[in-house]
Amino acid sequence: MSDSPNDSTASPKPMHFIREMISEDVKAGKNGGKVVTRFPPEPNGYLHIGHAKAICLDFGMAQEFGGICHLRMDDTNPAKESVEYVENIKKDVRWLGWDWGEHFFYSSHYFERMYEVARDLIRKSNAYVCELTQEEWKEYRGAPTRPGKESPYRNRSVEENLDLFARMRAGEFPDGTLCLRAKIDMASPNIHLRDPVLYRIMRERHYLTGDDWCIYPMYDFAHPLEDAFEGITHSLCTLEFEVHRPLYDWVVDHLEGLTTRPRQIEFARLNLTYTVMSKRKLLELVQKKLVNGWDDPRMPTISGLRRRGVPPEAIRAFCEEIGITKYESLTDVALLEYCIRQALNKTAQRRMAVLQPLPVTIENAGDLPTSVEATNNPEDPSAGARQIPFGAKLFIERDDFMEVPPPKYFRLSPGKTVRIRYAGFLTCTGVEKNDDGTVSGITCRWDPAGSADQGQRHHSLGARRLHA
RNA sequence: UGCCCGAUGGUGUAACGGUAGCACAGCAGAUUCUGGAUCUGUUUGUCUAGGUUCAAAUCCUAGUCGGGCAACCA
Repeated sequence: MSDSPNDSTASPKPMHFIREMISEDVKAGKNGGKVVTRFPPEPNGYLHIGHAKAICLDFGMAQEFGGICHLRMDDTNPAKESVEYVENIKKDVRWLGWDWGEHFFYSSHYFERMYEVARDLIRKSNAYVCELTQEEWKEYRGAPTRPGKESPYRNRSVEENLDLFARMRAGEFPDGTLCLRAKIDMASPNIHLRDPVLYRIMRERHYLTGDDWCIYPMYDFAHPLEDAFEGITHSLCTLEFEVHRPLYDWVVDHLEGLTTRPRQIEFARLNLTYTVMSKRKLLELVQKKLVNGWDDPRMPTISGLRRRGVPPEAIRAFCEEIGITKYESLTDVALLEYCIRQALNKTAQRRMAVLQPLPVTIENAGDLPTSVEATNNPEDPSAGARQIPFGAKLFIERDDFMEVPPPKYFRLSPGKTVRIRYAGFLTCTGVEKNDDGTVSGITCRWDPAGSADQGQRHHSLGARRLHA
């Protein structure tokens, strides 16, 4: 991270509930006063503006409280993941201005350790191998309004469970047959506590572990373990995981020898008007070639925004501006655009272009300079200046001339004088027309120092046509 | 129908029992050199009903509305 942690003299940031919770934990000396967060994307797509909110929160909180933030690839489902995604996620996080230092991890690197934790759960009769088919399970699971019933395989002996689990790993059973379940409470009003699946059989080549495994841990089992293994103190995630928290805590509670106690805190994800934010739909746009890849400038991805010319500080400012709450909201894209303009105004070099050219012929061409000096950025003197060509044949925007001007029209019309940027004044002296009566060009007299009529002035010029 | 979460102007948020503030958007002006910029001004709000209190956006109760949860996805 580029800056030292904020102290109390730094610009005060609004006190959202997460900042408050962490602050209290630190004050109370929880986890030795340390703050360790993590950003844990699944490498199954590119990061988008919604992820930026999470990234800025995860890394931002760590920075503010003098802690660290891990970057972790949550790659427990090999069916959808790839190195391409891993590399681009790293690139995007770095581009946004965050630094994970040495703390880059893969969930898949913990597979062996997770397997041992699972065996431990079995030994303590907290997990069992279940042979119910997925169809049968639907029946056993019950419904939100109706309790479930216990699996007939729920009370096998520890030995039998250990043996079956080992054979699952060894590849003795077909995909989707047996699974390992936590033994919790089939009558719980929270469905996630009704003996959730911990491991499933899936023969799928993992982009890192290859064919080493044919069983993979489920998110609800893997995530708390990853957090615990890495010493995460504050595990920030989005609202839809709120009902998973009791299960997260259950897993953490069944771990031994923990020095830090990870805590899951949920916040509302970002929704933007007129913006598709679901990874699934973005993937579809890419696969159906409706866009030119993940970094198409029309995409709301970080890489798309980057290609569009959006500076990272604009995205960070935006994430700071939207705040953190616990209720779903729909943010107006206008706020993003405002943040982008704000950032660009300070850094972007200015150029002029004429979109709908109207030829201008200058009568007193003998006095003309061949070029004029233009400021590169009025808000940043260090950006310097540039010479732009000038001459007797110019173009102005068609909209900037009207033969018969309406009231309060402050641009060019016959007899009026207007300032042209960086290059003196033009007074319209004549109009040239096509056979059909449309204006084909105008003639003007040029004056380097005159004054414009009323407050009027205008506009850009192009001594030659440029094709952008 | 069960459980969990939430509700402040058009939008995003602040106010932590004591004057409802800020930003975006909108509107109206200003501006002889960014007219999609800048500056000034301005409209609009505590979901409802009870209760506690000298005092409620804030605490309590009920209701209403919205979101989430029944993947061997994350």
